[in-house]
Amino acid sequence: MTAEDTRERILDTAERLFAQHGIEATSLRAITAEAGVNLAAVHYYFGSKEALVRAVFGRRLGPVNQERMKLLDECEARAGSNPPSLKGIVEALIAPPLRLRGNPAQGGENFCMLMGQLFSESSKWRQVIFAEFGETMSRFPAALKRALPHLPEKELFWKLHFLIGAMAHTLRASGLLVHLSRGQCDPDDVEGTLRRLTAFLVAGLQAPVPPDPGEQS
Amino acid sequence: MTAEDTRERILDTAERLFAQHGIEATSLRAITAEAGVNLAAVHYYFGSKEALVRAVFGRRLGPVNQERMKLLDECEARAGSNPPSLKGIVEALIAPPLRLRGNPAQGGENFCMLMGQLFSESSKWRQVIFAEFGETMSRFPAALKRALPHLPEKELFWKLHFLIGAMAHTLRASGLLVHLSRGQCDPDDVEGTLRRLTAFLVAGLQAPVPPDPGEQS
DNA sequence: GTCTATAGGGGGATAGAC
DNA sequence: GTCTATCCCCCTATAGAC
Repeated sequence: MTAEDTRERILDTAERLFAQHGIEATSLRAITAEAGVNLAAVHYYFGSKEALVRAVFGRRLGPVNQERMKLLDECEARAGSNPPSLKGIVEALIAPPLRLRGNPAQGGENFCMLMGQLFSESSKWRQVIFAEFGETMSRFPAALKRALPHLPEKELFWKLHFLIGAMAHTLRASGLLVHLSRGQCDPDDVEGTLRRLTAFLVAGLQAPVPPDPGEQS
Repeated sequence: MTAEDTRERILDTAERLFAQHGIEATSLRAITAEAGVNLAAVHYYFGSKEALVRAVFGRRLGPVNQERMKLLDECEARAGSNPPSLKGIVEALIAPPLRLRGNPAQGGENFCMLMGQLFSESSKWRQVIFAEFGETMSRFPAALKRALPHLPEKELFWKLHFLIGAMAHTLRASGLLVHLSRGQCDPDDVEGTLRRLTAFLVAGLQAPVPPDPGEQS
């Protein structure tokens, strides 16, 4: 087993166990035992658990976010000087992490679930992970604003918040859906999931915001 | 300090710390230190950490789920023999946990956040908590089925899944929304949150499911 | 590069004095 | 009912042999 192998085995096993049990609940001992490497190897290659977490996310997050930017660019180019399509924006945000599920070579469903758990981790780990994101995420509120020019910015953030919740839950809790539907729904049908979730979210984004009954308008 | 006080202080403090840091990450030592009681008191009153978790949820979940059933009953009674309104069903599911936020006497925003974290806890704790739910949750798929009679059951479960994700994220991650919107959105406006989330979700539920382009129809 | 051994801290749980 | 003291476990991290 080469040194590269050891490093990769640690990353792959950590990714899987983090996804299955959460970061806090996964010990370095559990990772090294499953990977078949020595406990001290983690510290030799990464230095600390926090650095390992950064490495696990750093390895996959770049490609996912680059793909998001590429899809968003294409969507905006298609629109020209018109507002970009909501469907295109939503797909640019959702499709790249969701498609990891059908792609074992790039982390498969493990990193997909891990991304969905992002908002569930304790604030300490969330901060560590958000730092790996860069400024990618600021482009989506801007694009949504162009697609929904008449919607007040405040309402746009509410809608984006609901969207993020549905996306994260879909990435994270596929097992729950199978259980809930008694096997009728198949989360491994990635394009079917994307089609349904996009339609649901675009409708939500387009829905008029009901006025506050307590306010004069 | 009476015995009742000690018990309640442990429950209140555990509820708050579980909500802030997650169940796994909260130690009995942290709870007893903040509550100003002795570590051994937890074992005297509850017996174990798992029993304490059950007690924390058992105390509030009953009233929340009873309120859900009451709202659902009213919604179905209003409809008579017609299909119940989607808005009524969605509100029956979402309003009771969300309104805890404005009700400090019944656990305030702590238990509200705790309910939103339900799907984020490790499977061990999720099982412990789900056992406290009883059969309450099976009535909602049935009501949705009556409200959307032409939608295949499989599609209904997908939509319910997306709905649950948006609801849980809204209950859990209010801090993130404030940060994201730079203070423009106010999660303490409970009725405003309910109004926006309901409108978003009803639109998503009503959205036609796009056909699979690979299938003959 | 890989191992053993251990430091040093925290966790849940319990016994037994008061 | 409430406390102290303690058992025994697992954790991250590191030192040092090989």
